[in-house]
Amino acid sequence: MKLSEGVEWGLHCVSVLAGLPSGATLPTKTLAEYHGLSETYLSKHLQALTNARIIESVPGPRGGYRLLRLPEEITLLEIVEAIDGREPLFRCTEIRQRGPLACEASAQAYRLPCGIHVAMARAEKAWREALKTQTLADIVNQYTQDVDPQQQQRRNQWMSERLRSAPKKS
Amino acid sequence: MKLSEGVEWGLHCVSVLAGLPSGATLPTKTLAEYHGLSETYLSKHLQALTNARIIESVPGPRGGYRLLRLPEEITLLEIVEAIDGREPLFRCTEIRQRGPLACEASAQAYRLPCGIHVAMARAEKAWREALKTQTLADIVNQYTQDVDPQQQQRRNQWMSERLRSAPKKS
DNA sequence: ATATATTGGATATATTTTATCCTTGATATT
DNA sequence: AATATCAAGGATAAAATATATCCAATATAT
Ligand code: FES
Ligand code: FES
Repeated sequence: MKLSEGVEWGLHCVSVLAGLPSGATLPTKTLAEYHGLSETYLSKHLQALTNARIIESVPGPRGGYRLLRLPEEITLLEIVEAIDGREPLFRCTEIRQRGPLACEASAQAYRLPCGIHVAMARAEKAWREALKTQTLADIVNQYTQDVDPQQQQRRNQWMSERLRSAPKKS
Repeated sequence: MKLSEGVEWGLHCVSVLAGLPSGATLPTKTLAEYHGLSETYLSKHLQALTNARIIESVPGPRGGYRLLRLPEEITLLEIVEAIDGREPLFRCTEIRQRGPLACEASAQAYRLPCGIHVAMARAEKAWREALKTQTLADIVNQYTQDVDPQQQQRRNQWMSERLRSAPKKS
């Protein structure tokens, strides 16, 4: 019962991208180096975020990734689902239908959903709702507050040395 | 990102045990047969529920398992955590501390929790709360309603043929 | 042309989940 | 006392996922 480690990677990467000037991009290499991550594997997660239309890729020299939408319009749920998938946490395999008694003449009863399944789904909905009501903007606010001024300046310079500018796509 | 399949097994088993007369037990074999599950593997999950003090084991002939507490006093969260563990869904590996910039002189800043970590923990708390506020009694009510009368009677007879009585422990 | 990027498929490795087996100890029954 | 039935728990084994790398293909600024 756990989310893939890539979720933490993805959340941190989009947070960094959210702090960039409009239109600017960062390549995989920079994002991986900044967080101390495997470049090739991070690339997979960035692809997933691209397919989910959360970030956008700019190929070629001076290319990289940038946000496709405003941080206010990107929910944490989208990011989590892009990387970790959309399958439910709780997997109901309908074991109520598997016993020696179940099979016969009770198809009728099984049109009603299993009470256990319903209860677990209720909790899962609460989780998804909580992720849906927090946006990337909410996180970035806290994210940049944490750092002390000196550290933040060093970070900004490090970033600006690696920044790319690229024209907006169609 | 998914819970172990054993969670569904455990929830269904304790629901069955909750419907038994006071003091009565069912052996692993019967629980496995009723749900169409592997007996040896189900045994592992029942052990976990025993260690979590949700159910109780009675060794020896005519032994088996029974609830250790009233269904009203057993939350779904307890059952889920007994089988699937208590580790958080989201694993923060502190990647913010791993980059080339992070290591130096910023230990101060890292005493504050990471904003991403906090946001994910908030959603997780919503999930746990939703599981905590639903008890086994809530489920059993729905569980037994689903079955039509004829089916329910067949089920009751099947169970009563396999029921065990055993004295309460100290 | 060339160098820098992403894309996506193929593949390898590590870890976790699922499952079985077997020995030990407890306890009703005979 | 002997026997049969049951859970407990350790040691593996097998299967499924998660993690990670590599490479050929494509796009594009210079
Ligand atoms: S049958 Fe799947 S949760 Fe009840
Ligand atoms: S460092 Fe782990 S979530 Fe930010």
